[in-house]
Amino acid sequence: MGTEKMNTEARRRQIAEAALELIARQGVKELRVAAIARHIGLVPSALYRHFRGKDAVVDAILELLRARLLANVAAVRAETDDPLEQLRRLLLRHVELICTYQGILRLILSDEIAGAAPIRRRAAYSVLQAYLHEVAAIVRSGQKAGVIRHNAEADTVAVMFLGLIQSGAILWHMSGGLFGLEKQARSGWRVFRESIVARDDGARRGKKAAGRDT
Amino acid sequence: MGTEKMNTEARRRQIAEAALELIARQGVKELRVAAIARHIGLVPSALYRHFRGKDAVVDAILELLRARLLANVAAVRAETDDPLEQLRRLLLRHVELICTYQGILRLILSDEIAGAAPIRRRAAYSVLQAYLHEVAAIVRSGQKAGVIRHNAEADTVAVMFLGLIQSGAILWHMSGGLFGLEKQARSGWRVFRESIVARDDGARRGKKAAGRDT
DNA sequence: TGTACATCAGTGAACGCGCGTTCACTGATGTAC
DNA sequence: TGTACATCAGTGAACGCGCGTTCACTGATGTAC
Repeated sequence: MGTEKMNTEARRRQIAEAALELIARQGVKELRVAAIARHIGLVPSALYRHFRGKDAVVDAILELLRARLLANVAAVRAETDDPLEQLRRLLLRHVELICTYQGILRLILSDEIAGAAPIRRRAAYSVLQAYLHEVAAIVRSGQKAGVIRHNAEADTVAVMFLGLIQSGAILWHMSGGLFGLEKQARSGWRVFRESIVARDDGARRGKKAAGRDT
Repeated sequence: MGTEKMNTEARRRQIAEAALELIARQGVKELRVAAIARHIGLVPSALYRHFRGKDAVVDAILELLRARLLANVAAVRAETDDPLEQLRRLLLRHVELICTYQGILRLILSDEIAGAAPIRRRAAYSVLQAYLHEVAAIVRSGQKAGVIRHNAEADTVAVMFLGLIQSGAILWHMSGGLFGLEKQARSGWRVFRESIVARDDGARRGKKAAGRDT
């Protein structure tokens, strides 16, 4: 109807963002090409002028997600130099991201991605890996600075870090917001911190205790 | 055809188990009433003799899952009396469960459950909560026995425990089995253990350090 | 112990809905001369 | 600067597929007399 034309590049961005917002507000189930199109005042078929198909839109969402995750890392790096504090802030930002875009976790595990062709899964995997890589880098910088234990393997810690809110996020999601995600994040952080912080105020016990039950 | 009759109770169990196995082997996408029925030599419509619809089958799967999770708890309790060792073994069993029934995690976050009516989500939530409740009980018994720190809140620790493999499981899933889940579980456990173990071999530092950044 | 009837699991055809995708078109925008 | 043509975003109708579900039926199993 009265929809004015836009060049493809601008539309692509607009469509991807609309799709992400749709997921955020309504969940994966509502991610239909008809819904996406309607959301920006287009007719479903118009979407095919800019994307090969629904799959391509999902790819665009993944890229948006990658950008958001890495932006969080960049932000906490700018805010403080203390690696432990960087991790703590990143955790809170991550929780906020998950709360805002509830459904993102579901998208990643949905048929659109996890149940799709290997190429698609690889794309999602690479996004997660890029994020983990940055987290691990923070951990390593903490080890270098002597505030994080050396015997806590950085990659392992990064995955744990991710898991710290992931299970909470799922519970939060299932409970319909009842489960106190932010509280879990805060108290989880305290416990987590304890597991990686360097104990320079005592004997070098960390190493011995950690190797005890391999 | 030559399919012999069975009473409903037996069929119900058979159908639920077939559905679970289907998810295990092929993922949520393959969870179609046609596929389930074919898997046990029935015609799709026959399934409606025993279940009100597909939703009811999903409910049955959830119950099966609850049983498997609680069975793991019971098993580790029988194997050892040491709470820390119980947790470690439970973790390994959990990893095994997830590897065997890959797709269970996806089922929980799929449209069939997470995207469904609140009643359905509550059912899944209650399964997870029951499991978490048992894990927290183990943690508390560890605190009572003095092998787990008292200032690590049991419920928080339980959620962390769940998250310890959950993020790993997702990575494992996305990478198509490439990501070393069991290795992650083992090294993750070492770090996690460090965060909850009571430090009776030094001063009572744990309390002070943990409260530092609330 | 045999006959008659009710119950109930299994069948197969068909329906219907949701949804992604296609296609011939229209009308606006930008460009060459 | 105006005209003619190519390009391209947006339209709406229609298609087609997958899949859950319904329904009238058949034939076996179990039970009452």
